[in-house]
Amino acid sequence: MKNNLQIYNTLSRKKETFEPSNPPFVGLYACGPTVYGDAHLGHARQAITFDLLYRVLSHLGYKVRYVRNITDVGHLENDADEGEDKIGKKARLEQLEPMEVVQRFMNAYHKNMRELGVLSPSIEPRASGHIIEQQELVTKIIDAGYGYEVNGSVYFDVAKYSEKHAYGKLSGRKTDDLLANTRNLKTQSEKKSPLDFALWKKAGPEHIMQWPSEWSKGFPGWHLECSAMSAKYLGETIDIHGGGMDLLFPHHECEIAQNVAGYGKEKVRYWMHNNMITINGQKMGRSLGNFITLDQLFTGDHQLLKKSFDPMTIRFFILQAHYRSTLDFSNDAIAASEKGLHRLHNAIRILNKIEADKNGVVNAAELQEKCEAAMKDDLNTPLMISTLYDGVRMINSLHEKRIKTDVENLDLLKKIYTTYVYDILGLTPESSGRSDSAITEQLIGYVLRLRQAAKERKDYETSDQIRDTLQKMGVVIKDRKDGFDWEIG
RNA sequence: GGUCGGUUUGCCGAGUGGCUAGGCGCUGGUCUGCAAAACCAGUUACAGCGGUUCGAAUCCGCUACCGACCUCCA
Repeated sequence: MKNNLQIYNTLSRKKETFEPSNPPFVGLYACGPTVYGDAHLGHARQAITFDLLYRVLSHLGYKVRYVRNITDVGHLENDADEGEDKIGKKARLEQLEPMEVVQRFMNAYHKNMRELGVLSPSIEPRASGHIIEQQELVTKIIDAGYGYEVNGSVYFDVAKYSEKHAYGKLSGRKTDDLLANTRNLKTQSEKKSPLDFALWKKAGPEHIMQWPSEWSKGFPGWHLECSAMSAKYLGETIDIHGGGMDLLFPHHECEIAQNVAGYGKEKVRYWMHNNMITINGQKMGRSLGNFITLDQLFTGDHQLLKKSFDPMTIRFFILQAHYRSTLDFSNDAIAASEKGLHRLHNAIRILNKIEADKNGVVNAAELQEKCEAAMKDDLNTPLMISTLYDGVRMINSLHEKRIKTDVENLDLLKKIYTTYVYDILGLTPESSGRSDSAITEQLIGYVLRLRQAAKERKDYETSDQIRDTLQKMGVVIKDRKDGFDWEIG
């Protein structure tokens, strides 16, 4: 299968032609959220980026197994392997079971993803459900000589690993530099070196979530889950691994080390990283407290928001920038996307009303080629969208009969917009934004007031016509002495 | 401090050597009983300095500024 899909590989720092190891099958893994808070704009970008990739690969005919994990244990608060578990802390603060916290925010995450048109992954594994697999990997790493146990905790020996392997090759770091820049932790560390990271941590009494193991009652290190779960579901070497750029170091670097040490194989063939969303030029992040959650965007309930925005507007806003560029949030920028998206959808609506003419002149094939080329060039959605706007101008000109199209080109145009706007970009058609039933309610009330007015001026022809027409629609009118009532029966 | 990336027209944002990206805004126009909407057209910028080249936003060097990672973060 020759598709010429170019993707930027963080490992080589250049675009490469994508060739899966076992076509037509593709294994795709993307790091999902740690579910201890509401999803924000940054989570949306990560999810939409890899949703887009999933859709593109499927469009190109690949059979994709897309694994996106949920981190529900092992992700510590701060300072290398010394802090409190994020979810455990939230549970303690709110007096909930950790799994209640997980369930609540996982449900919220799923709801947000559905709203954004993000397809469900093929498999969505959770760290807490793969403790055995993670322990097995720890054992493998110890057996290979790259892990050591201290007081019931197990750490990865980065110095040992660096003798034969390049720790830091993904993020472009050298262990010497890392060592020179490591802060001296005040606390006495069990680790041989500050660069070493936890594979298994012995749980203190404050840790609610803990599991038995041959080393101690404890919990897995954060980096471990992605290594173990990706290997379980996608094999020891996977085609594409993605995530946010902020995970590059240390998370992905550690994943590589764990896999190479444990399985003796290179972990990932293509690494892909989406860039951050900024706000006032600064990264939007939980730790900086400058984030806007997706629910806040959808409701407008945030002091920085001038109005609410539809989920599809957010999706379009994100897709209007390339996934490897930073994207700056502002009310004006999203409002611009909102209007632009409306114009795009409007053109698609118009497209279905256009009639073909034998003497057509439009060239839809060129449009299609451009869209396909942009898509295959490292998912260049902004370029693809600009091409779709060239088509919008074409559609409007057809609508106003300034130019004509034959039936072949008309059909191709329809196919282009269905394929690229709906299937690939995942921008589902606009809804009115209000519930249909609310509008129906108001509409019937309005029509009946017109009928009432007709009756009052004794225009019974009109009033009877309205009554009969509504009755045929199933609306039963109940005239009363002082007005009217109705129901849909 | 180390590593990496960025600086594009009023705003957002593509673009790796010659050919107007695009969206929003703005200006003009078409349509319209009025208004709105819609549509069309115009709007030619690439941080600064130097270099390579017939030709640079695009390649090289220096300077300035901004950011990410180096501790949790999509």
